Amino acid sequence: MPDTRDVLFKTLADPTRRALFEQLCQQGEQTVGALTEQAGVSQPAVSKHLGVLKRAGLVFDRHEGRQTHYSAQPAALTPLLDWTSEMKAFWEQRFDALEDLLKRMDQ
Amino acid sequence: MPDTRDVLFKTLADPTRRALFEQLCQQGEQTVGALTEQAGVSQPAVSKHLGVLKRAGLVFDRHEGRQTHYSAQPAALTPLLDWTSEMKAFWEQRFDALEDLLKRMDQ
DNA sequence: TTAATTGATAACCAGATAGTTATGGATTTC
DNA sequence: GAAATCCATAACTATCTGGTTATCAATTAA
Repeated sequence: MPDTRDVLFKTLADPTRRALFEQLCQQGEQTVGALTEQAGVSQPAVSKHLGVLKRAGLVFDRHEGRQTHYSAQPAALTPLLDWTSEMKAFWEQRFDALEDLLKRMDQ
Repeated sequence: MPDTRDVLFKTLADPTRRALFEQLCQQGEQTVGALTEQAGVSQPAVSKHLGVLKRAGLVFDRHEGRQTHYSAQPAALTPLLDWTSEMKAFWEQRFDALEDLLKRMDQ
């Protein structure tokens, strides 16, 4: 899923959205109202951001009466971890190869 | 540096830019021309993306005659790893706290 | 049943962004 | 020295994006 990756990166690129996600990771389940108080933007803006986070799989929602409770799903961050590890691995692999080459040249 | 984080996320949010970085991680140092062949966009577009990557600390450049060689600096990904780990940690911490609570209630 | 609250959606707008072509400076090649 | 190559920058444009206000459906409270 390279598309999943793209969605994830794009979703987390916005600071307001990242702050909402951080809030949910730290404080646990929160209503839209509670999140709006903290967010510094209007309630519709918060709702839109939560929609984006939800489509990225980063949050869950749970309806209870007229309120909606959101909670974080940090497991969805895994592809991001994978990607960064992959990049570092590629780089180190080439580094090791170079080291080997130099070692052989040294003999 | 929360600002560093933001720059990092924003920089990697673009797929063309991410592809350039991946290319550099995998293949090592490359000239702008070589990168342009692979990129699927014009040379000026590639140059601009490389500029953004450079300002984010994700790549280095080295001038040699009329060519510019770029190389990846995957160590710059660290803040990203840190952030994701932090988020997972927050979440697990709350999870553990909940578990403790349930355990105490069970007695 | 009427009024108030909660959150989602619609419609709109300003600014950011990623692409393009044109061009120019620096270097190498002929 | 003239021509060609390499890359960066400038100028412009279309699209995306994040914000706003207005509104509406659903639920709860009076």
